[in-house]
Amino acid sequence: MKSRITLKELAKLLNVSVSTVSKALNDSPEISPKTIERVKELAALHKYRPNPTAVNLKSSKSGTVGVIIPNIANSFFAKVLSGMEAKAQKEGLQVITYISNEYLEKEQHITELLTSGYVDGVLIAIAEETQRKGDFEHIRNIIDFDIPVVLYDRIGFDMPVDKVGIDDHKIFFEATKDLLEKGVNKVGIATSIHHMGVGRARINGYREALGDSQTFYIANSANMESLTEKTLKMLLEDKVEAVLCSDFDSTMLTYRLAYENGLRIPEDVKIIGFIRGGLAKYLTPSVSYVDQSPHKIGEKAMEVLINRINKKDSGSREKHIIETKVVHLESTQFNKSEVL
Amino acid sequence: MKSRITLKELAKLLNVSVSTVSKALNDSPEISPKTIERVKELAALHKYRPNPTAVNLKSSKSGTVGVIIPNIANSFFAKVLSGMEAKAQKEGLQVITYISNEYLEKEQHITELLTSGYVDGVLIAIAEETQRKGDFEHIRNIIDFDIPVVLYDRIGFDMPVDKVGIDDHKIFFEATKDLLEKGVNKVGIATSIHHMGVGRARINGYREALGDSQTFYIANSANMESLTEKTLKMLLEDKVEAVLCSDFDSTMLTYRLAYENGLRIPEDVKIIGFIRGGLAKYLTPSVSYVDQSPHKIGEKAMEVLINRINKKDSGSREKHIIETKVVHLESTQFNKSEVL
DNA sequence: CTGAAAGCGCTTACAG
DNA sequence: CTGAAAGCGCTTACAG
Repeated sequence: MKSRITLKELAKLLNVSVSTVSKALNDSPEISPKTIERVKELAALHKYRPNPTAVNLKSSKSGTVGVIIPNIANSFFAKVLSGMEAKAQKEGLQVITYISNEYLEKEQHITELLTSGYVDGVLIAIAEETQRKGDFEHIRNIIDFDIPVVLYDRIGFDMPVDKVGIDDHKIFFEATKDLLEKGVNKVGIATSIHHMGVGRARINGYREALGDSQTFYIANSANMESLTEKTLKMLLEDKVEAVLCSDFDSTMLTYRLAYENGLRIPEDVKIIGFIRGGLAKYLTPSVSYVDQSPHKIGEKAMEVLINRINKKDSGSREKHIIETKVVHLESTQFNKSEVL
Repeated sequence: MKSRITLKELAKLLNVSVSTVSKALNDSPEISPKTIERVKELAALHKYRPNPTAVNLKSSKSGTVGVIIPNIANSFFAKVLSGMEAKAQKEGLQVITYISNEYLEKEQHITELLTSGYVDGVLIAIAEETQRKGDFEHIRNIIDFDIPVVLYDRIGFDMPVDKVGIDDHKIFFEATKDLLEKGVNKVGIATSIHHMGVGRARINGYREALGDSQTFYIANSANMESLTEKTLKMLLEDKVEAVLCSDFDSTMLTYRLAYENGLRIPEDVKIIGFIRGGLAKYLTPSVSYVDQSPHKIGEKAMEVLINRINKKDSGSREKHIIETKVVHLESTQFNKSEVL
């Protein structure tokens, strides 16, 4: 690498001390305007850039934050990341991205790195396997190191950290209530994430909305074959009139199975899914979806983390809930089926 | 932050010098086995971790690479990133993610940071606006700084750097040829990225396959309304029998417009698109797509970058083409329409 | 086998 | 207003 010019070299060229150069570049009032000008001119000429590593070492900061992403192929997380990055860029922070692929072991490896001091703070959405096995030791370890941690999206865990996410329970509670009020009697759920915190919360919202008097229809499996089987049963035997889908796969699978079996959407079955609007509108028919504002979740999570980094004092941990709403498209249209 | 224990503190506790501790931890043959054991024991007890910033300062390395992503919501880039991250993690490198959102100004800002020495190397897919305006000064600047650069995916630029991507021309050339051979006469293209390098290459592949004797049907616009209009004309007036779509939006738009206008896929019109397999298979009908192996592109790009970082010598720049293939699903099925 | 010293590139009290 | 010195936390020739 073409070695960058250093303060020392600049100082030699100017026949002043390193301290003077440093102060001049930082507009110290200790230095005469003339000198400041001379120094800056030469610095600009040589395209001087302070070495961030050296600055970080002095200040005991890394100027970076770490983000653990369970699954970047999920566009939700991709957009969350973009929100985080946007906020970080405004604050002059670098974002180091780590992908756990939903694996505990990978997550542990990542937290190992994190505690080595690469970052000033960490944003985490806990991996699926970690949740399933209930092994949070490595997460607590990071907290014990007094590295500020913010949990985002997957926030249903009892840990002394800030949290930013959505109200998963409320979304499906209200979506179910809404369908019932509109006269839909048999509402079902398709989910491949029932064993995860957010999945459970969504299912519980549905359950609570139905109450004890009603029958629950729940197709749940992380295995696609098994989920297919259960969803088919729900659609064809139970003949549910609407399906709430808790994630991308269950949404698309339900949509596809209806098609394969000649069920018309929304006439025969209505669908509300968890997919992004940019996809939902193109589907045939378009699919109603929960708008989670992932970008906003990312921005907020980063904001909360930055605040925590800057003022270590402020005691109590906060939980921030980002508002969501169901966007109704063709798959929940009623005029077509009012006469059911 | 609970201050981590340092070499100095460890040395004091052990009544040895800092040098000895450092060497012991690094298994130097200079140090006696006994001492090594003592040192490591205490280090483990106190969970000592070397401060990466200090190590980096000594070694004049940052241990990080930067990735500029034009649009993370595009699952292609999300998967490329996952490939890069996987490779980097194996090599013990951190990945700093920067998102340009296809904007020149943001990209310039990012390259500004990059030349400040945050990273040992950079992976870039050049933003749409940058391509449109043809302003590559900031990219060249980064190269001038002797920071290793690898261009990924968007590689049709004349720069002295390594490149990793796919053969955009060939894909559409062969896809078109294939359709012609199967008896499809009117093949059209829908594209919202015709002004970008990869878009142009794909279109040219199509053109070349058709040759001068045939009529070109090209619906091209970055504006969705205008693209809708042009695609509709192509579908309804020109009555093309197949559409090659060069990107996510044109694929989904064509698919949706066929549906809205009662055109059956594949009987009335066939579609080959650029979307990911995880989505394509769920569509109704499923949509044939170009499998770009984004994960592999990411891995390869990172590998090439790492090689370049490690041996600055090796002269000539390389261009790596990742193999692609068209995955045929329902939208190009022929048995249904053989009798056309 | 162990340790003192120099140095990576900066910043910042402190002295002059 | 300028500069010498110490120090951030390491590593590594060099001396002993």
